[in-house]
Amino acid sequence: MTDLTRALLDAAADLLAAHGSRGLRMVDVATRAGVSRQTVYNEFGNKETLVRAVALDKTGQFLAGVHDRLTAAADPLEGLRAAVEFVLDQAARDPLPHSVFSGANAEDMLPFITTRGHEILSAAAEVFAAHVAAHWPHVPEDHRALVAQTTVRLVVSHLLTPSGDAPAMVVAVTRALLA
Amino acid sequence: MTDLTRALLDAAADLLAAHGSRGLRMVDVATRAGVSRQTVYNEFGNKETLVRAVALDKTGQFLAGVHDRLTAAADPLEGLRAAVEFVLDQAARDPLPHSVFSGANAEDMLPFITTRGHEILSAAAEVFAAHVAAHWPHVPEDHRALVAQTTVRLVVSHLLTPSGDAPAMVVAVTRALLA
DNA sequence: GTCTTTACAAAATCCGGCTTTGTGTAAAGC
DNA sequence: GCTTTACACAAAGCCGGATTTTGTAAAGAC
Repeated sequence: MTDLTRALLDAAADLLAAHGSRGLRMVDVATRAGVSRQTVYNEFGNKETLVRAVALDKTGQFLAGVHDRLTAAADPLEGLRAAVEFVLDQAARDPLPHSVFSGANAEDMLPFITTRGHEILSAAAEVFAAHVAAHWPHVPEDHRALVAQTTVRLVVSHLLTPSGDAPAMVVAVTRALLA
Repeated sequence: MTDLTRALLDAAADLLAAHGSRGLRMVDVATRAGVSRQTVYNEFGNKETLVRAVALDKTGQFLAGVHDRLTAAADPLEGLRAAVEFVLDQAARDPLPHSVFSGANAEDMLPFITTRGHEILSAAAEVFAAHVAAHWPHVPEDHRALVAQTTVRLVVSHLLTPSGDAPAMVVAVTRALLA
């Protein structure tokens, strides 16, 4: 990824968080990134593609962070706990996800993780499935898929409607599934 | 509940499914229920209250159906499977939930089970927690709450983003948690 | 007593037409 | 590879007035 692409994605993400996808203007993205409007069109053909690219990029950032936490910890379940905590924490801190989950920009961005959420869901499940495969090699492949998908679904559920100590709950469920 | 209230809730539910909460007109609710507009105002003070009453009523119908399936089956896990199947099935059949989950009317109704979904979530969890308490008396209270909430969250997750055999997956997870 | 009819003020929505803004494409230049 | 300039077209905003809808109230009917 070029520096330009990076700058455009970041600019678009900020503006998206502030004004929603409806109020996003290409010229503002260009100005904020310090380039001309046409450069934005050279990079992403149109607005819809740009918005989708931002969503994909943000997802990638989350999954990278998750992967880091999963592999950094000595105990694999502690790694999961740290990863879940990271996701919840980041979703509250990062302006774009926060604007979505707080309901401010929910109307046009929620579908990305609910209705049209299959891509994100399966991408996240794949990351965690690899972690399971690495540390619980005795778990058969189909059960591994069930565990991974369940864990991801629970995390997303806690993003949408938080309650109590989410990391602890998710870890408790995942541990039980792996026992 | 009086027959009138019932008729008004049904009429409003139909119109809500067809036109969304934005396009719902009180006079149409009245006409469809065969009463005057003022009767609607006598029953529910305003539109917002009416819409919320419909959501609450629909939730009640779901929970009643769930309760029936849970208690009807001989095997408690089979009861759960039937209940989950009922929820998924009904959500696809009943016009109002279907219009929400299919994305047609998602924008203004989705928050009822995502952002502002705590009431529905905890009500559903309570129903299932009672089932757990009845059939797995050895499970301690705090773990019972975890199992119930997890099961409900998974079902809601499958409502929003379906994948594979949801009832089987939910039952597999719940069984593992109760083992 | 419950529902209907009628009436009414205030707010929201709709409209037609006009203006402004924003999108998307293209070509020439540095 | 990015910028500047230019342009056609679509979308969105504005506006003043008509219309609809909401919410409240009182009087009447079954």
